[in-house]
Amino acid sequence: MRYWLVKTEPEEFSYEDLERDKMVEWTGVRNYQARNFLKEMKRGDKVLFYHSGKERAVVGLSKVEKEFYIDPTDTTDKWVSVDLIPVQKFVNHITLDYFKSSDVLNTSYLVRQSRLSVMPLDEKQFSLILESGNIG
DNA sequence: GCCAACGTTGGC
DNA sequence: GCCAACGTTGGC
Repeated sequence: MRYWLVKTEPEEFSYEDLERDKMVEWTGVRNYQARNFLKEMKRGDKVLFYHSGKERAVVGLSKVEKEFYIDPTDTTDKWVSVDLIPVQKFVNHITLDYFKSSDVLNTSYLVRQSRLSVMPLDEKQFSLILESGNIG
């Protein structure tokens, strides 16, 4: 089991939208590093939902329902998508500031590589986030 | 609204 | 293959 974090602008697609829709095809990733991480995702892996922009916080937990396949919005057959389903909404949102203030979390891609939109987390980071989010 | 940190494109 | 110009993301 591996742990991941995906970014989304809530005005475009939020965790609430995922709960409403029950499933999302994670399309539109056009960055090689992010794509390679999408390809490593296995069914059942946990995926944190991060709202970028004004919120800048982890707000929910999802999991991989379907492993990677060719992104249907891509005409070059080069990019991939996965399907995600909702698991649980966070009671406490875990902010970017909290990531920065934590010795465990400030080494994460979220802090160190701010433009990456799909990234792995290690188990220690993941469990701290769940614990702090009060859904552990 | 600005800009740093990228990534991409295209001329040479 | 290099690099200038441009575009995008996302934090501040």
